[in-house]
Amino acid sequence: MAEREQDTGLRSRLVDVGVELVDEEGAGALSLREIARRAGVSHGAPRRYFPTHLSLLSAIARRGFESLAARAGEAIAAQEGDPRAQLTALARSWLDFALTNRGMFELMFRHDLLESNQLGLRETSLPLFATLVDLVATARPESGAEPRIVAGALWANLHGIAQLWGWGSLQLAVGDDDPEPLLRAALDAHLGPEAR
Amino acid sequence: MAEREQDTGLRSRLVDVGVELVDEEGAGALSLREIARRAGVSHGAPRRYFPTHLSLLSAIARRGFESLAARAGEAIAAQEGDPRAQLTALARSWLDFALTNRGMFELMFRHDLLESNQLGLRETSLPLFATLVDLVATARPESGAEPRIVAGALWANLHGIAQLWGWGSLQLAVGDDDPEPLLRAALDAHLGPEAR
DNA sequence: TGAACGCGTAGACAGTGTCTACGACACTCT
DNA sequence: AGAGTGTCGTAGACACTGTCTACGCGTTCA
Repeated sequence: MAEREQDTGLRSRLVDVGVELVDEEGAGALSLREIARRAGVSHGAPRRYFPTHLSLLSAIARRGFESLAARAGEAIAAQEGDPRAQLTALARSWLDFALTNRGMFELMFRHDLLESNQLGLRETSLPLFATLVDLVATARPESGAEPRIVAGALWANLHGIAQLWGWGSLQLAVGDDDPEPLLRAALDAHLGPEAR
Repeated sequence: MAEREQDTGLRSRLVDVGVELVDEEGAGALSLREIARRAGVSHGAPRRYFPTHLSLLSAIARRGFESLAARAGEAIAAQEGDPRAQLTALARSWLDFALTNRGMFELMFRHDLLESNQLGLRETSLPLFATLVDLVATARPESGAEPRIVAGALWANLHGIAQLWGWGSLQLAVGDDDPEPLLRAALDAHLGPEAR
């Protein structure tokens, strides 16, 4: 009588339910009690594994960071050897993630809902940022600018596009269809126009 | 016996209190009942002027947008005649606002807390964005890129830097001291290196 | 067999946003 | 002048939230 796929322990089931829920209903729907309800347990049960609401939300968000890091890694690996193409792929996968998993993306950067505010930034974002710095350094070796600075600015640009596009603040600038021109503009700006 | 400066009506007093509160305690402290408490009225009183919690928060956020637009306008006006310097001033005032009024900045871009999600974007951001497009167009007339696209990308970059720096995600890239290099990098990237 | 313990239940508590009925007050109209 | 009519704020209820606590049920170990 396996109603749910498998009882892999309540801890991970709560996180699973949270991931489902945030996709369906957004970050605002992630109440402790609603998650417990959907997991089929009482409202006090999560407390055994997650001492506070924030810790549960943080565990859910960590799934998002892992997923994003995985996608970005694949995108980079698929363009092996061409740093510029790798950067483009990284940017595209980031933006794609933000627009596809809106609820999760919202949660991941709602620092008031996450604890210690460096659960994913220090663990998954930091190596990702390091590879970004490397790619920037090799993609434009001639430039005198520090790769760390360029990478940081590009990172922020990417994030800003994802965020603003996600809630419709940039559509009036570009037209409603496609954020791709913005993405290309950002890459060209920070990396120099594409060599062809 | 004027305990508070002047009774200019409860409506505006609620917004005043909200602006104070968000500066002191952050966006999370802006509960309807706490605002009413600080204004010295019962928890049901705000409902006469703001039908919902979101509408009150939106009125508070509007103050922030007005303030930001005013600062940006002054910054631009102070550099009359030099588009590039105007853009730099605009960018600096934006970042400065975000880092000085952290609570307000947080509220202004918490779209889940604001109603109709275009209270300030359509009313104050849109003309500001229009002038940004103009400045970009005149600051780099030689470039073939569409000014709307460049302005949108720069806008997003600015916002991303403000956001990420605000919660400490970029300090590891640049060092803890100053976001200025990031800002200069973004401007140089989107507008071309500064002519000197 | 009996004790200990992991694990989830259930109720309480303070806090929230929203809704409703109710008063105090001022102002107008005949 | 007196009655009626609005405006404006109060106060209580309701459902919901996160956290805390005491309580059981079941298994496991000695």
